[in-house]
Amino acid sequence: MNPTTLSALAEPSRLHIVELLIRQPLTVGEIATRLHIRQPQASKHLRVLADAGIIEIQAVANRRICRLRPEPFRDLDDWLTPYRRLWQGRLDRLDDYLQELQQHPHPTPDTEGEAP
Amino acid sequence: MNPTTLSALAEPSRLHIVELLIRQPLTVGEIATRLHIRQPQASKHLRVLADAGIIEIQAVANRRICRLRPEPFRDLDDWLTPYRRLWQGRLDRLDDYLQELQQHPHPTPDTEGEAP
DNA sequence: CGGCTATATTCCTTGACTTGAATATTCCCA
DNA sequence: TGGGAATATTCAAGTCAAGGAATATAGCCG
Repeated sequence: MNPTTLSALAEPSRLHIVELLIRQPLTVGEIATRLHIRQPQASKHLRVLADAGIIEIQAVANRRICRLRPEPFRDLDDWLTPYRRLWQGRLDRLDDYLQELQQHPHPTPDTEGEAP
Repeated sequence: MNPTTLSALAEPSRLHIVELLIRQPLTVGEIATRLHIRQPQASKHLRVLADAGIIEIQAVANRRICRLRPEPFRDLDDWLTPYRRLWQGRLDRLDDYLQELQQHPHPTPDTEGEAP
């Protein structure tokens, strides 16, 4: 999973923009109006979203029409796959792990004896 | 969708931690070792993850065992629902929108005449 | 109790991000 | 070509998160 995607979505205004764009593509000005932010801010947020590959901006005459790109959302969906077992089926392997921990005081460290 | 969840996951070390915890719960020390970071950093990142509800920390003797909580992942999965149409089925309503735009110069603004 | 292990917390510094205001750029149209 | 609308960019300032180092806390064991 790409941290850039997540950090782009982590900003409230940008998350709001993305949710607005579900219904339909919008121009920069429309987005600024609906979010009650000023146009330069909207442009900046849209640039971050575009750089992250979350939206694409199509120039049409004077305006720029912004719409969602599928890839990052599909990536997110794929990334979620191994986590779905958390709520579908068994809980977690915590119990197994606790037993393992009691038997072996060193529970399979990755890099031992690093720097004392 | 909660921006806190996203911003917690947006940090590379924390994303790494979460991916480590898919397989099994781990202690703070194990996480620090595997990520090649120092223990205080690990503790701080884990605190952020715990505050965001992404992990839970169970005290067992001297150690703290960290494991994933299902809720934020399920929330993410639910949040993704309306975006799945982006790659499943029709592209986007861009064409419709463009026609609409040509017919009406004011494309349904939200709050008009705000500040002079 | 004394010491050791595991973890948490604090303080500080640095760098990134967000915003506002002002300005530059681009493009259509009369 | 000139004006105006839509959008982008720059600059300065304030805020916040991340890392490092040192230290504090907590629990186990001999």
